[in-house]
Amino acid sequence: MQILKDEVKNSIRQAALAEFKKHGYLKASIRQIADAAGITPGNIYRYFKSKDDLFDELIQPIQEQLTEVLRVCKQEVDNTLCTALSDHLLILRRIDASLMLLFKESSTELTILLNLSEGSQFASVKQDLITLVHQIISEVFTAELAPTGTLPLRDQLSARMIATTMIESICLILRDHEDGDTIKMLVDELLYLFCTGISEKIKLAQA
Amino acid sequence: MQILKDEVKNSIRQAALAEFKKHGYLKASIRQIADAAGITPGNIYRYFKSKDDLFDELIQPIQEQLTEVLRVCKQEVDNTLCTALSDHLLILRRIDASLMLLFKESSTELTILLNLSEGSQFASVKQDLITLVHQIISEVFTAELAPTGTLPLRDQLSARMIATTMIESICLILRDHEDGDTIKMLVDELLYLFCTGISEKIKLAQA
Amino acid sequence: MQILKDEVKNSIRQAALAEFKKHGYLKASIRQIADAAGITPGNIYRYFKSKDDLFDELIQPIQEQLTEVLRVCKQEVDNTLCTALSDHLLILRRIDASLMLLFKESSTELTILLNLSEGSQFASVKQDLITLVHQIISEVFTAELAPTGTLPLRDQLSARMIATTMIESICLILRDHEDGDTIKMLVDELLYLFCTGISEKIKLAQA
Amino acid sequence: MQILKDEVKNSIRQAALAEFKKHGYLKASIRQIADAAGITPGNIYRYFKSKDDLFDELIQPIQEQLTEVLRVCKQEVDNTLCTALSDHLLILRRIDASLMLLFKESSTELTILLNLSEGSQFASVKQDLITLVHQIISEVFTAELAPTGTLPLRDQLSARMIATTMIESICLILRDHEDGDTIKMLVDELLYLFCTGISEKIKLAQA
DNA sequence: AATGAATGAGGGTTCATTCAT
DNA sequence: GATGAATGAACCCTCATTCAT
Repeated sequence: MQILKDEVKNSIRQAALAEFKKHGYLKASIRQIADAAGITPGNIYRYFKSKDDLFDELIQPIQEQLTEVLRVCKQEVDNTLCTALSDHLLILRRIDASLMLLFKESSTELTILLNLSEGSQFASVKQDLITLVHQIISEVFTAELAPTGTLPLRDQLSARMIATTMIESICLILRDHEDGDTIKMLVDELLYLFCTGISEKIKLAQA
Repeated sequence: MQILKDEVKNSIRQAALAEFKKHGYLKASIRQIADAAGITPGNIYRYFKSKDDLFDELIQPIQEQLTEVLRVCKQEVDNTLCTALSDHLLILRRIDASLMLLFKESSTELTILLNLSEGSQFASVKQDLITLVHQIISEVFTAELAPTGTLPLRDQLSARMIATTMIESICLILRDHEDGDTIKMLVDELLYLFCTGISEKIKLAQA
Repeated sequence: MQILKDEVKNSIRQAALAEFKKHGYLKASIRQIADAAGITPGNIYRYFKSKDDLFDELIQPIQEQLTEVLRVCKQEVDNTLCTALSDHLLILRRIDASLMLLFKESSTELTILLNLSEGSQFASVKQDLITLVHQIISEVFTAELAPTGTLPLRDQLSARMIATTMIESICLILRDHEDGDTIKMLVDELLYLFCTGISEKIKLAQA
Repeated sequence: MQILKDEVKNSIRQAALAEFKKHGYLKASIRQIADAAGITPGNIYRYFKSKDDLFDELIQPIQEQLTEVLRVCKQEVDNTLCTALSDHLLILRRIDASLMLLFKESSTELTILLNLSEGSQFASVKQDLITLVHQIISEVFTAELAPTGTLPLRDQLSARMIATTMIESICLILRDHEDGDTIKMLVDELLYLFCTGISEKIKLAQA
């Protein structure tokens, strides 16, 4: 019953993915992964140097894609002179669209990366995402509320909170749902809710 | 070097609070707590019967207060005939106000209770909170969007998502901030954002 | 040096049996068992779920046999109308014979079950045995010494003492000897001694 | 609230005696003894070097008395030319009487010494007692059953078993009863039972 | 003389990782 | 390649003993 190396490696990846999704990085058990893959624990170490290594090999690609998306978005935000509110919301939409794209390709990996990577080297990825969104929202706020000066502390904090909340909310939707259409619908609704709220807030402040 | 008992107990509580906040209940290590408190692991057991007991003694009081708040709110939701949108938002405000009150007294404990209690007896508290808010939002949606029939699946999911997001967002604010006034401000802003969004959504749907 | 699984399991059982016999259930040390078995403590848990599980797997079978014997004997004692002295002595002989049978198969286990199981789920087995024998002897005494009334307190105590002594004596023989024939001989002698003594006591009392 | 040294030492002794009787040497807890004595654990070590030392100081005196009794009895057995059955039974009675005497003075200590000293230096005392009784019974058997030759192995074993059983039975009576008169009655009955049995056995063998 | 907080070695147990087969 | 038994460090916890006060 000889199994080709790639088949085995694949079955390990699959089993590991399921285990990481179920228990998160820290509580995932190598033994359970081996069992689910139909092999022995020791054999995993012929394919992966360590639990960390296995996790990395599964999650790294999507983390890289996400990082790349973030990099591009950040560049746009940094380099483009976008003062109009709609421009910024566009960028938010683009971030959202990118996440949706990644999700369609690798929903499990993305969920793990964003929600279940505590204790691994990717624990900070979510924060990077938040930082980016924060930057965008800060600019929106500055442009609209303090075009010539400094954003009041209150609004700075508010921007940060909204950024955190938006990203975490998307993560929660990913955590709680599997169906792509449902997720898209809920994220749309969420973004609508946030954008409406933000617009109203700005209107109110400008009044 | 002999230290007074209360000092030691206090330093254990402090160290434990930090450790629980850093690693959560399950991954918190008694040895690390002991190290941080400047004593040996065994000595902790002169002050607390077990890891569980230590956690409970730190978190129980605030959990009890929170449970009491939930109980009262649930009673109101169940018993009162409140069909007006404003009634429901009032209840949301009350929940918020209660949380703020608890927070002012014990921010770290509340964070641990809501975000880091996995594996302990308090693991379900956040979910209870979400369930309550979900119930309220569902009633608002039903009253406004489908007063005579059943809420569409789409709006059911939406209500659940919003409930989850609201509570988790408040938890995030608690996690990220220590100053009471800042927290109050941010939560107010968040609730305003959500309520505005919800109102607009309803208006849109009714149009 | 890789050893076959069964060999290791066997060596654990052997080491555990020796350790339990030497120190009893409570004071037996997993680390010592591991040392004696030539392995590490953690490895024991590949073969047995817990100290309890290890003890049970060693002792349970013989406990079940013993319990079954007790059950049958108790039924006979309860249901049969046996007023003759000889009937009762017959039952004692039967209990004895059953114990001998069990012993031939598993002397060490029986010793542990009866003498060294404090703290385990089997702690009460010896007392059950004593209670059964006590019941029988009480009936003999009542039938012979107070056929129409109540047995004097003195004889009640005496019956209890003799029951305890008989069972404990058998346990001692089991503890001190390994050879089946020797044990059978000694128990026979012991029962003869007790039965003779009891008969004489009764004759004396009736005179 | 200065307490005289002797009072404290006394209260420790009293508390320790109760604890040792309740849990035996091994499982007795220094902390519980301290609590029961109304002092702190550390203070015990001003009066006793160790748990062992405390146990020794309580049990040693009675162990010495017992040893002395044994020594004298052994001398009699060794030096006296006693061929008659009755002489030997007399010695058995004397051993019994000595034990009873010791018991009347220090029932708790004797019970502990004989039944609850596992793990201490006195664990073997009971065996010494058994050895002495064994010697006596062996001589009786030899004199009666093989006056000119060697006692058959069967009877040697039998003698040992009877010796063991007699002593352990007395220990059981001490363990189960507190009232001096009851104990005396039961031991008498036991000795009568044994002696009758032994006599009958000899008669039977000689027939 | 007394305290009682603190220690440290040991208890049972788990699990990622290694390695002889 | 693959096995899976074995390891070793870590987990929470207990308790006789010590020692600064």
